[in-house]
Amino acid sequence: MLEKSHKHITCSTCVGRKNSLLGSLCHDEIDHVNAHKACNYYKKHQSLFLEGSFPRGVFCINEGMVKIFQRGDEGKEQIIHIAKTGEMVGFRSMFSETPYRVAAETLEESNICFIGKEDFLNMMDSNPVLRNGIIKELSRELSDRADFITNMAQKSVRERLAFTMIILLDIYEKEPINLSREDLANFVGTATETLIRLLKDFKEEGIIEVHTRKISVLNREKLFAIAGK
Amino acid sequence: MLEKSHKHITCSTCVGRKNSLLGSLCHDEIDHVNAHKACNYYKKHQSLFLEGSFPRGVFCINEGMVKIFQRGDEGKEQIIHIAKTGEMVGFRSMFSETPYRVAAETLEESNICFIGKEDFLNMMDSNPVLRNGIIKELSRELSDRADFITNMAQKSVRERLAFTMIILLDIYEKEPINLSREDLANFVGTATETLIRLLKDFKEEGIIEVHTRKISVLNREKLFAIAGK
DNA sequence: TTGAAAAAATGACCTTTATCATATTTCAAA
DNA sequence: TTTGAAATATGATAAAGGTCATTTTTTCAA
Repeated sequence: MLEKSHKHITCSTCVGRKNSLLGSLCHDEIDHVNAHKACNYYKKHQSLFLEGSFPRGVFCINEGMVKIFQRGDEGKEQIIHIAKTGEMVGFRSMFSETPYRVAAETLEESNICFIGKEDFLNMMDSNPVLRNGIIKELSRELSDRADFITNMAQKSVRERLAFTMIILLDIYEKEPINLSREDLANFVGTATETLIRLLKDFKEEGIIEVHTRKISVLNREKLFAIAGK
Repeated sequence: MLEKSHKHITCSTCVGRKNSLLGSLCHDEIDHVNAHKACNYYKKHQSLFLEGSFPRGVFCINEGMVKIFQRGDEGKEQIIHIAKTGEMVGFRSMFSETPYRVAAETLEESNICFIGKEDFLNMMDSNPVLRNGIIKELSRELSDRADFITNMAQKSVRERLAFTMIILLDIYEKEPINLSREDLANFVGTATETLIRLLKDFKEEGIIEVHTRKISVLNREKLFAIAGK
């Protein structure tokens, strides 16, 4: 259980920050951010921002997990990305100065800080390491999304499920994957029923183990083989 | 017909540059680029770079059209983007300092200039307008790719074809769309045969007009309606 | 602890779209 | 102009996966 009170999270001791885009900040910069940011506790399924709204800053995940998704025509969600501890969320649309085209919502209870647009852009102007880190990150994500598109276009749902589970292994690390069947289907890009049937196949093939909603991967190699990597 | 000799294209008078990311360059910068870049004539179906190779700089399209694509497992291409006059190609992987994950190839004869990595990165360091333009561009493309993914996941091939033709309208402007059926299928993310059948439907519905390989859109509104925009 | 609602699971069915085979047209080189 | 190859087109068929209906399980609040 996370601390539910709105107590301040100190940037200088934030575990997530070390390996994040803000890892390059000097003492002064950290102190400045620390003084100007806002900290918030989010419960499960709480929204950070909605499609169509205007970015006012960036979110730093101190602890927790956030899904980034788009709602299609019939309201069906397509999950584009799952961000976790140490990641920053919401800066893409901020740069392009357009309304969000994706929405963000916690998948579990989370502590998330918020840095205002002005502060963040000023930091970027004065800190080349941060700046280059962001450009690198944006470029990396563009490549990932190209892969995502090609997968979506050319692979079967079974292959895509394997691919998605590999991504989720990276996100959940040692923990079992803990996503609703619907979210999982919306990440893979399929119907929930189809997803459930495929999970059953994977279970029968000894690739995964399921405890109610939690999924543990028993055989990574098979997963890679199916995903075609 | 384009000039086939390898004659130098002068940046200061380049029509494409005006509205491009390099539009912000001052005289000195333009002169520097102009002195250090290489100009090349590419014929149709010539490769700019391949997946797996390392970026050595960026390509500026002075005149022509380039497809950016990935090859899936069975060699089937997925077109991610089509770049035209004034656009820059190949800087994403350059920033992330990783091998290209996409390939680039001309769709028609083109004049394309090349700016070395060093030169380009130096310019970025000293020119905040260029830098911000690039960040903005990367962010904009990330949003576009999120849309692309959601479309791919949730829409029928017919809807996606309409969506793709809207994008192509923007690219070809007044000109009729001039892509092989295979490239078109690889952009929509479908089999060539399926694409051909759908084109026939569109033709019968009076949405498009076809002269051998050239496609003219007669009814934009219907296209938008089908794409669900 | 229980009851209602949400989530997960299963079955039947049907549509979409891929695949394979083959025919026809277009294009470019000889 | 001819001719062979590539591109386009069409038909038949099959498989993948979506949809809808229904059941079972899980969750959570009263």
